[in-house]
Amino acid sequence: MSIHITFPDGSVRPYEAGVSGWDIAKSLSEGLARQVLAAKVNGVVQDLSATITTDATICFLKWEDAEGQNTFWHSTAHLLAEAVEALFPDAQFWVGPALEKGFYYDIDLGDYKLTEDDLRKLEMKMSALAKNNAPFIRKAMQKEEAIAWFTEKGDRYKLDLLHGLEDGNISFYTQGNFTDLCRGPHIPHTGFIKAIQLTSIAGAYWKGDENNKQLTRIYGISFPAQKELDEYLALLEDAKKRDHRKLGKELELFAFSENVGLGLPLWLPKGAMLRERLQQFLQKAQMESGYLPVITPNIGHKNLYVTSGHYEKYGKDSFQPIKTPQEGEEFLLKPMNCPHHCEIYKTAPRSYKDLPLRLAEFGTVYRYEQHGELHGLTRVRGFTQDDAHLFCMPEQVKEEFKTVIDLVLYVFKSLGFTNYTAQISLRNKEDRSKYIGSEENWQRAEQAIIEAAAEKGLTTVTAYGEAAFYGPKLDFMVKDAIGRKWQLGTIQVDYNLPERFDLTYIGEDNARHRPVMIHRAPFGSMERFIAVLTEHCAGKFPLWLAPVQVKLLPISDRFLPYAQNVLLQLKKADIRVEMDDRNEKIGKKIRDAERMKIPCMLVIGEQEVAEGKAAVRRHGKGNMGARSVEEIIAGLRQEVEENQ
RNA sequence: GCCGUUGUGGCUCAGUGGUAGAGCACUUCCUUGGUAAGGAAGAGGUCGUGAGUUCAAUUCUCAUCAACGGCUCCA
Repeated sequence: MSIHITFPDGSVRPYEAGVSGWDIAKSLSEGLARQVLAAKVNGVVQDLSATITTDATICFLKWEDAEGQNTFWHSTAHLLAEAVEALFPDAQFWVGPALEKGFYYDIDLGDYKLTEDDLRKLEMKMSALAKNNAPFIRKAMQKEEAIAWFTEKGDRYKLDLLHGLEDGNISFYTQGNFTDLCRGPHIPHTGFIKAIQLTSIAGAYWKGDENNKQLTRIYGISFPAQKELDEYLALLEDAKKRDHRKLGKELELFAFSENVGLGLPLWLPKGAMLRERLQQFLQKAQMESGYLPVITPNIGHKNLYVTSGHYEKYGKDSFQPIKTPQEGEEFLLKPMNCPHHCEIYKTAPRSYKDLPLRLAEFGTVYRYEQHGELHGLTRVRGFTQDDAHLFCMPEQVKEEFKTVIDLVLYVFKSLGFTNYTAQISLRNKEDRSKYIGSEENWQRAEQAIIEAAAEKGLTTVTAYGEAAFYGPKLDFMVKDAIGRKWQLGTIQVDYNLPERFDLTYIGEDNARHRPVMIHRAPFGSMERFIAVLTEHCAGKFPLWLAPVQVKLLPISDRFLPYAQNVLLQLKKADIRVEMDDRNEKIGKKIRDAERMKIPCMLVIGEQEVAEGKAAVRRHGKGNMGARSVEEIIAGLRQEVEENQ
């Protein structure tokens, strides 16, 4: 019997039923057959050796395809397991999936502690095994048979895995001496794997539960050619240079001190300047959108958080209350601004005419983060939220929510973030024990978010289990230099706190009604935002944000008096300017200013003094020629206004 | 909190069972130099902290603290 295979370009060719993907690839070209890793048949990725019995569309996956890489790395994980089993016969295996970049395998090595040396040995073993060109052979198995196989092997992890699988849907893969329970698919044989690097060892709780045993996780990456591994390593090097922790030190933005405490950043003058520019930028936008600034204290009575529900939820695992010496009254370091803002709402009777009431505060909060979680400025124990709470009538929620989306997108656009993900964070589907509030309110809130996002045309992903304990969120996620994802902006609908604080407003009908609260923070936290922004622009902040916008570079101290004069003029024009009056050559001064990524340098020498000018040099661009000081000021001002 | 790695002057890093070195930065002097490092001299560290082994520890062992890579967590 003959079947019709449709190719991506739309062409159709006849084949015998039962033909394999590989046969088809070979029929097209030998070159293709040498490169192809897997086949996507009717949209499903499968082994090349799998046969095709009916009409189908086919697409060959090569290294260049994301799904091809995925398969490649998954197969490498099996190769790793084979090497581990060869070197550590008692090892028991859990799972070994592919990642966005690379793969890992979780392994129980008993009490053995894996070392870096072991990784090198494993790499060598893997390379040796790969050279055997061992095919990945699939074998379907009955559940009973599979259980018997692993029981005999004494493999409790795989048995656990098996129990969750449906009979009739179980397959094994064997390459060389290693057989693993696996859904597949895999690349044709190990010979494709030419370059391997095992990158790190880590502990990982079995099934991600910290009550379970910790397995040894081996991370690695592999490529079809050494050249590509080298390129990848070079890319990693480059990413390291953008790391905000490194740049923060180099550009003197922030620092940490053990004497101050873990996760408590110290903002240095340059970092503080940057942060203030950002705050002013947002404050301006918020004033235009009808926000009202408020200020609340850094501590609050424990009862405030008992009322809000935060105490019950986080009290034990957070900084413990501080007490007044006489009365023994308990106060908490402010972990959230919302309860304070609720109290501000309650200071006066509110009419529907007052709503929406938008209270904004750059509020500094303190949260006890686990030691191992602290990370530069992205995860700290004291940070400042660009927080605001919008109190509105239920019928205003969606409109208000949409306005906030606009604000967040405006912020992102102004700062050059184009590569973000909008994530609708909803409750965990199975486990609802950690959430508070009525089912009805949750559904209304979820509905409001989903609709608002859709009406704004946002492309969103939905993440279950990522909601806050009191309500669903719309989170804006951005990746850092090393590819880690961070939540920046967030918008949350909250029906819960207004109830807990018994917030009301008088409606048109002269009756009391319950307002709805929207929490929102476009930056999220100033700390995290600046971290991600720093990595995003590799420390080259735009002129309007740069802590030092202009550096004056007099060629010799003969020109200092003139340069002093220029310095004064620029300062009077509100330009953030410094002068390098060191006894150094101009080349050295330029080098240092360039390394500090200062956007604009003004070189002043004999020529400039004579003409009443300064020679403009822009960061990374070189000499732009001499201009009068007035002209320079006007140009800088214009650039600041245009880009802000 | 858990697993693993690391911890040497302000920064980046070398090094040794017999109480330490380089480059940059810093200070002083010389130099007054035109678009990414001018020269010389000098100062600066009880080698994260505590205990143990040893005649002797920065070097070995243990503990502890912190940073880093993960896991778990994240109002």
